[in-house]
Amino acid sequence: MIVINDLNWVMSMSFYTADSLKAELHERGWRLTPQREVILNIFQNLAAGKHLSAEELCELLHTEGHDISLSTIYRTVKLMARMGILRELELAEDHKHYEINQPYHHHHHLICVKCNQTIEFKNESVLKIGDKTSKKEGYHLLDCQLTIHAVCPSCQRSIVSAN
Amino acid sequence: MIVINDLNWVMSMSFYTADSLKAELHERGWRLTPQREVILNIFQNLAAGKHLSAEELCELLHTEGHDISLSTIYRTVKLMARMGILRELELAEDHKHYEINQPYHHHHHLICVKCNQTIEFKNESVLKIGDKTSKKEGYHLLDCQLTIHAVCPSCQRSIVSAN
DNA sequence: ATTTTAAAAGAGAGTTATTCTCAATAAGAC
DNA sequence: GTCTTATTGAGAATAACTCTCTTTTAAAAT
Ligand SMILES: [Zn+2]
Ligand SMILES: [Zn+2]
Ligand SMILES: [Zn+2]
Ligand SMILES: [Zn+2]
Repeated sequence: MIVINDLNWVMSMSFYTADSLKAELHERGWRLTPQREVILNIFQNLAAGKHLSAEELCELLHTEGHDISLSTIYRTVKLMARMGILRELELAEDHKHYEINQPYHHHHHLICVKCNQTIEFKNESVLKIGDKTSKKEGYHLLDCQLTIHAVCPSCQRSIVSAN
Repeated sequence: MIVINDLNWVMSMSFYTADSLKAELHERGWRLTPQREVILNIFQNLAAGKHLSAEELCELLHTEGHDISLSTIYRTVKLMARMGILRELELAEDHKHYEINQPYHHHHHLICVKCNQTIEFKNESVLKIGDKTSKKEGYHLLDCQLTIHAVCPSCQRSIVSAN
């Protein structure tokens, strides 16, 4: 496990195996299914900084020979986000993206509000703020994201209509 | 104008009047309409920390005697968000909220992923990180939001089904 | 192993926030 | 006042996501 600073949130973000996933699911009276295991594996093996929408995940699963229904995909990513295994990202588009929630991959997003081009960046102090704030309120921290809305250099030059 | 630290982003976040809005619109070849002026006024006069969805804004406008169509409302808040006048918030529900984008009101959100209860908090260093990051990439900063996803104390006690 | 039970998957219908289309209107330039 | 074209309003269209219900199956009980 990778430890950054002294945040015990980071300590709890372990690398998930089928067994540890199973244990966490059972803790809540839920079950480990082949679908959940496959989806977890996809996210574990995704390149750093890569995120998937539900549709993209469905296609990727299909190319790897796993036919998991869209219903199950939507349910599973939502479930894993609520467990703190995945991060649910709002990248200023009309749909959500998901990525694994682990210290090594933890980063933030700078988004152009006009063309949606996204740049990822790391910042350690964001973690500290999130940890301190949630602790203070008695919340159990799952994820914290700094999202910067801005206009990229090329969009600063272009003028488009208001509609 | 309120100045926090030495961020020139904050310097550019002025209090909008009908005239300054008109000037910024004209700069881009757009027009100041009564609808846009009324909507700006609503957000200027909103209590600190209050945010509105498109539907809520529509109702509020109606009670004040302004019948502005939902189409125009959606277009206007999106426009003002892209201009940096409003902040577009994703509060983990199925719709967006908007609030004025001014230093005095600037804050962040701690959201329970289970019940969506939201706590607002302020943090000055987030502004600095957003300013530094966007500057470095040549982006023109509009807004930066720290969103913390967590489980609130009461939801930590309840166990619900996965579906 | 076999049975039992309820969680989960799959299929497809349903929901709804948001966007799109287009005719009518009006802001702003001259 | 006239002209140009951005904007409005009404409603249709879109599409991400959720819900419903039947079937399947994980995993506990026997
Ligand atoms: Zn990312
Ligand atoms: Zn851009
Ligand atoms: Zn707020
Ligand atoms: Zn809660």
